[in-house]
Amino acid sequence: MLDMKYLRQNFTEVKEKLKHRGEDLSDLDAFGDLDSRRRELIQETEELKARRNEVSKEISQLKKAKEDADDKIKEMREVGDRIKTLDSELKEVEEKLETMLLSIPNIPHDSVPVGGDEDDNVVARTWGEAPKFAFEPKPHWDVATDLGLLDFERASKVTGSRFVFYKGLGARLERALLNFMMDLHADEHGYEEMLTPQMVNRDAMTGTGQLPKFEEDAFKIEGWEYFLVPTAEVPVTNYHREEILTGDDLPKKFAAFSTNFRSEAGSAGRDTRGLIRQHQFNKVELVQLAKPEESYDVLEELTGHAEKVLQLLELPYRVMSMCTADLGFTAAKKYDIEVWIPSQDTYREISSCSNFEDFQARRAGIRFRREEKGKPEFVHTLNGSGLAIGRTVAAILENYQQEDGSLVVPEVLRPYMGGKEVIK
RNA sequence: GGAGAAGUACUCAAGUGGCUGAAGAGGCGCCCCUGCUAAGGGUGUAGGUCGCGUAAGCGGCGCGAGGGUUCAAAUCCCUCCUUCUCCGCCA
Repeated sequence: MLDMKYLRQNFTEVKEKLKHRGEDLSDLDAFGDLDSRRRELIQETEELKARRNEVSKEISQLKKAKEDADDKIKEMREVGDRIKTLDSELKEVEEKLETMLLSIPNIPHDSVPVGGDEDDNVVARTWGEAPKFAFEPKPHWDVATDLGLLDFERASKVTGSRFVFYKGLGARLERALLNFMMDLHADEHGYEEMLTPQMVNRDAMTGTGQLPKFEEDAFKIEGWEYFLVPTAEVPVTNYHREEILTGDDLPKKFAAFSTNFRSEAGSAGRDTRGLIRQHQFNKVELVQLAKPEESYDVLEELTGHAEKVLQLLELPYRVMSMCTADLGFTAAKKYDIEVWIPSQDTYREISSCSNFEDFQARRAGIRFRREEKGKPEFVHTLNGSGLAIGRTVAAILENYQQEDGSLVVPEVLRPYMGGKEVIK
């Protein structure tokens, strides 16, 4: 959510910057009128309320002195009615403003490349070299099914499409990755480990920006105002919702494993096979709450933490700086980390690291004080996958497959796999 | 699921319609006392948010949340949420 005052004072400039996102901004035009009407109404009701408070005191004096107060009471009855009318109009105007503000995307940071679509994303760096195969590399679902590690068919029997069973060493591999990633972030990178509720309420979803605009992407629990988490970002970021933190405690660094649920409403027909696009997948998420002046350094740091996972797994990747059109709704700046997928001869997203600046913090009311008596300021929130585990399994299956159909276990995972070096 | 109780400021807590933005205590700040520490005495301290204003400041809101009654609500009424206790059920 943007700051109303900032929007008021920099309306044209903001609108200009939002244009680069390529979103429909026609809603925005009503802002000026609603904003000034709101302030008119506030001034008028507050004047009346001040008057009412004053006269009420007089009435109380008169009553105590056993004098007649009927005239004043009658006058105040009218004032009260007027207040009620104005207040209800005010409420209406504020609801409209709120709805509008909640559906305006974040302003891109100046360092974000301006672009019209994903082709304008910029390669920030690449790491590692694509493995050379003396044979035609199989897609990961074939590698996995041939080795009995994954079972997509039975998952569609038991649930439906875009679900999967992990079996045997396949399940073990997923669990090994989870532990490897969490250990790395908790022990080496200084994150506090967290396990969160896997359902969240509407306020939490609104706080991080999944709602109100993207409700169709979420799974909602029938009969409840609860949603299955689409990412641990939601519970973790909202952990300090409506709180004022101490500046000295920042940055707060949390690493959370969760199972994520996404309807993939807009992705029908895309990545229908394999682990890339499932309704349910596991992910380790990194979240930081930082001071505004530090947040862009934190973004680099956090992205580095996600990259470290791939480096240790020796999986080739590249980091893309997302252009204005590909930032998503909430980010001011975003890096996607893309891992090499040999069978597709391309890089695929495995992590997304964003700085939201105060966009989420304003929605969720997460603030901090620099000094004990200081004025509360909004924190900056950041997060990034560290990493999406299902996609990491896919990348390992693809990059570590052998000509004989077996799978070499990445060295760092072997301690987590009971010493296993090869799966065959 | 059934039966009860409670939610007030950083914390504990008083408060059944106007004199309560809120007693009291703790905490915290300052001062005194004490060689230092502990203990003691004095005194001060109320957040947050919105509007107007260059500012000082003025005003509105605010006692779990949202409605309502009233000239006036922490206080009365309704709905909801959360916590606790007992019973039942249960991984």
